[in-house]
Amino acid sequence: MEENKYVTIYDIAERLNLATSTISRALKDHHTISDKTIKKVKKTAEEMGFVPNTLAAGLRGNKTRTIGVLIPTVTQPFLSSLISGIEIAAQKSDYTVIIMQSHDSYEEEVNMAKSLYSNRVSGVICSLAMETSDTAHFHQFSNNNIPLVFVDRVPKGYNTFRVVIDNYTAGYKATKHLIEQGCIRIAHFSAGSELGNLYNERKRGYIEALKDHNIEVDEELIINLNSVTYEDGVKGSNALFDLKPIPDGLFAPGDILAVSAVQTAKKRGIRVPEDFKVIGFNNDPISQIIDPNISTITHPAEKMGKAAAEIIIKNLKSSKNDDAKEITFLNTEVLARESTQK
Amino acid sequence: MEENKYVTIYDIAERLNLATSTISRALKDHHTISDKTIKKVKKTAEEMGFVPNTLAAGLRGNKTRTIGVLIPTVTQPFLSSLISGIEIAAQKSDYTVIIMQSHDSYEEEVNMAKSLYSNRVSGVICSLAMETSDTAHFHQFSNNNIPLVFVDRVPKGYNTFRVVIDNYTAGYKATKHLIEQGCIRIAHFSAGSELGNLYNERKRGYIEALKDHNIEVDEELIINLNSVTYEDGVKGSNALFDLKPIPDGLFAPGDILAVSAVQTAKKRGIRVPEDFKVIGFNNDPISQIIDPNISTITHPAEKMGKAAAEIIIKNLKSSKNDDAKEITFLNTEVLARESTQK
DNA sequence: TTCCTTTACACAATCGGTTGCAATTTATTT
DNA sequence: AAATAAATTGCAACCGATTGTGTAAAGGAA
Repeated sequence: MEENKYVTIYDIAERLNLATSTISRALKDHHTISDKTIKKVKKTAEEMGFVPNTLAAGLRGNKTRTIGVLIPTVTQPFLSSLISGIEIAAQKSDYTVIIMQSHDSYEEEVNMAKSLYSNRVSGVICSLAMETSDTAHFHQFSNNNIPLVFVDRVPKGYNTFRVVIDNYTAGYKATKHLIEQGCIRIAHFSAGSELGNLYNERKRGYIEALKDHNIEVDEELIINLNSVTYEDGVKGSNALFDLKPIPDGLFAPGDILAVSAVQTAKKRGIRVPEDFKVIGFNNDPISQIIDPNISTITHPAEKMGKAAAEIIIKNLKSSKNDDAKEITFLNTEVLARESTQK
Repeated sequence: MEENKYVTIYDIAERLNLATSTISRALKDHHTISDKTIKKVKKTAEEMGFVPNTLAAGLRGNKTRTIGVLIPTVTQPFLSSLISGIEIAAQKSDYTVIIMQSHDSYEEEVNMAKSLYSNRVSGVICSLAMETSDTAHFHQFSNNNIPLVFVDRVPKGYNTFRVVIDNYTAGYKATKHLIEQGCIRIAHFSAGSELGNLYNERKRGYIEALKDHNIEVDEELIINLNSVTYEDGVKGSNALFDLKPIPDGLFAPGDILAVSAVQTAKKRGIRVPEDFKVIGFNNDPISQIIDPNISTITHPAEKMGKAAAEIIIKNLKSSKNDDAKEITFLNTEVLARESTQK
């Protein structure tokens, strides 16, 4: 009960009159150690409350079995699901996950990248901060052969692994769904362009879908938001509902925005989906709770996390440094719910 | 661009013809090193792209400036806000945060505690897993003088730091609010008792408030849920609405439960708040978005995180091992919104 | 019995900062 | 100028696990 000191393999070695090398090998079932010794060592280690010092092992071997995750925030449902997926894959292969939040700040992202590097993580999974517009701070990983996987919000023109959805196609599908439900005057919220230009892609899909269905693109119906928050969503929605006539559909590239549109519509006496149909993006929990619940595009967050972690683990195993970093595309689907019902 | 090797203080020392000890000290502005040397060393370090190896420093000094956070999940709004608070405080004092999720599993909690210990974290902040009913796996921290702070869901009868709200008082306040709004037949959702018995406390507050206002406690109105999920909330709500007469108020010890009650009520044609008033707990984002928006009890998540981290940092600084571990109580308030309007 | 192959374990260097103490240089005092 | 104090910097051990290499003992074949 009153130990107050870390137990090391030296302590075990002394107790058993063995060399530390034997202890170390015995603990990991090395084939040159006899079963009898292995059993004895493990038992003693257990008794003495031995817990290996990860730092020492990491320092010596220069590998920590740790995956660093650098994301804007853990509070977004999409990102917490992403983490969940990463953890599942990591745990399976006995990796530890360490999470850092950039809070969408470039400066913090730079610092945390350095911190991860300083901690000698074995691999890095990152979704870029909104502010980030250059990726120099990631070169330290690439240069040192540390697998780097970008997820969701990925940089352009940087040869690393990427796990993404096809935002263009997803935007296309969402818009097409609205058209199929009878909309002909479809609005869209777009968001400031940044390095990981997923909103631009969704917008591109929206425009293409309109064109393919012979609907003229009306710039008036494309509202550029400063951020994808509820507040800005309300502003955008009010702008839409001030138009005459109001649009009969909206593709919001985020569920929070879709929610804000639904609520604003309600407040102004506009019926959803009768007068105004809405489709969101992400399949956030809230989209199924709100009334009417909201059609959306699935965003396979957990799968993406799993895929990203697996890429890292795979690359760590076979340390072949093949220079072609693949891009993994995951599928999205339309989830038709009440908010787009005919 | 093509380095492919970690730069160490040895490399800097060689380049400048100085001893590694001088480099090490210069980099942290040790007073025995001249300003000239410090400047020179820092400049060279920068040029060479030196990043200190945290593992080596941690191994030698047996302190890592890392706070381990062990919580059920990052997806709950309360917990992600908690993390946010921890990070703010940690960053201020230049600590790194590493987050692990127990997913409310006892087994995982035990493993991750070991992992944190193995990583030689400087301190630990923990909110217990639902399943956890003994705390032996935390003794390794207490025994080795590693500050341990429990937050929100804390164990009983274990002398460690604790940061909590007064769940009893909060439950009392919530119930009292319903009474003041005219309710006389007030239901309550309670949840399985576990080690960190916050639901029991809230229930105790509920009962006391009723008694103090001369309302008889009706066991029929206290529904014991298996979990605090939306699904179980729906089940509980239906059970309530099957009663004759239905209750006129509900104190749900979680906003998700409150939301489920509101939705279920709507579906059954019961008007909120006219026929049925609801107050939740936590002030989750969803509580303000749902229609009608839901009265709730604030849960100062970020403050709690900040307080917890500060306790650790303070204790690490002054390594006085005072045996009395204080309990920090943070305040809660009723947030009256539409769902409890008269 | 002798030689060779396994089997089982020990030795010691290593990873990269940190730090107590010694050593050297420079500044100050008498 | 000599002596003492102060300012700098170097030396080397240390943290704890890992691993290539060396060695002794045990088993088998000739």
